[in-house]
Amino acid sequence: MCPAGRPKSFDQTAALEAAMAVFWAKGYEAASIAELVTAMGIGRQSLYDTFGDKRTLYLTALRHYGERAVASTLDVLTGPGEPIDRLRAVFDNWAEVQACPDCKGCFMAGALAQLDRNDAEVCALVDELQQSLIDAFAAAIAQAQSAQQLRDDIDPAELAVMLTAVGHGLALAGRAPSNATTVPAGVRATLALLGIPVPTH
Amino acid sequence: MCPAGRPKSFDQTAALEAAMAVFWAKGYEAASIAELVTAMGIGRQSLYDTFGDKRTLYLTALRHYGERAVASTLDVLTGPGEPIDRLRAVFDNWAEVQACPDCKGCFMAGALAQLDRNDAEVCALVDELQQSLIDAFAAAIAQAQSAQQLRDDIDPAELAVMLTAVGHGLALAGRAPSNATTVPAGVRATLALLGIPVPTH
DNA sequence: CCCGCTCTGGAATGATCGTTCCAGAGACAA
DNA sequence: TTGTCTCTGGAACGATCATTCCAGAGCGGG
Repeated sequence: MCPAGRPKSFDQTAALEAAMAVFWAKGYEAASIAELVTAMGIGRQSLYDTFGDKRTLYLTALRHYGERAVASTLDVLTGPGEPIDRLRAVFDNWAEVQACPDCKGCFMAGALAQLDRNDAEVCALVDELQQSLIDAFAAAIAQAQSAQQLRDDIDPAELAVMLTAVGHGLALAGRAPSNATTVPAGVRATLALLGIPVPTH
Repeated sequence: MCPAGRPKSFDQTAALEAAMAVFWAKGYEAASIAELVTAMGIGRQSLYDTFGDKRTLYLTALRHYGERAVASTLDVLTGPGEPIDRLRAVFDNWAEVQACPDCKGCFMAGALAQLDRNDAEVCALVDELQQSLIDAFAAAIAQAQSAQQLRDDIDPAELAVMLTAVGHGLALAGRAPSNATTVPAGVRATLALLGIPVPTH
């Protein structure tokens, strides 16, 4: 029962995060095993032993992204505070992340952009992540509307779809060289359109 | 001077469009020369003779997309008719295109998603196309605002950035299996947010 | 007719890919 | 120490990749 022998010596999570960064920056096809091995700081054989093949590693990395980045956005949306403040916080955070010089966009948006519709597993995972985002947005929107903090002439579910689309679109813009100016502008316009006042900080 | 010999026998534009479709659907890396040759309906050697190597072909296809799809959107935005109607027409058209079952999203959005920031030529081309779209949007928005057809409390340039982001986001959503429901919902919310009445057709 | 251009497709090249096999070294339990 | 598991990295495999060379055939102008 008790496993004898040398124990695993590298941080599995750290390695996965390094792999995620490579896939994130270069996409699935363009990321080579050699690159992944170097970035993860482990041997090639350890990679195959621990994570299986390339596609499985990609899937695991995508799932990890969902449990980290997406989940943190979900936490903000469903967290404490006024609903309207939570919505604004999400966009402020996006603006900050997507406007930095070496921004890589959004991993999920990238996965969506090169989605192979024949790959059922990836499709299902992406769909699940996206749906959870939309649901969280819709809930926060509905709360903000009942609290009279947001115009209530728009269906929360449809507005939620539209706001995630904005997020993905800004994530694409974040990959372009001009991201430092475009992304904040897009966020400002979005908040203005929603009637969310921008604090003078 | 006058060139003797067998004349080129295939339609160069049609071949380019077929290549564009392949790149569009699968992305740059995943599209192989064999696939391109088959789709274009020409011999392998003819491809290299006419279009150069793979990257050049990709660049040409992207440029062609700019001269076709992007330009047609530009025509709508700068065309005749009330400014507000032109804006609505663009989104209606997007909704229709992105909601069809075998939708491939937007070629430029795909190019953006897997953009290699070290490739100056592709970056420049993408940036040019995107900028022309933003400018056309901004002009139409400004016109609609002066004509009192659109709320004028938002900067046209920033709103234009945001609307192209929506377009790209919807193009990503268009690649997902659930596009038939999400895309129209997103468009409806966008038009509602802008205060553009949806005709009951 | 023949020359110059095009077309096509098989064959070969060299590179890179993902993946597996293997041998040696390291680390812990019994 | 011995055994068992892990680590690493070299070597090899087969597949696929983009690209080039080449030989044969098609077509039009001189």
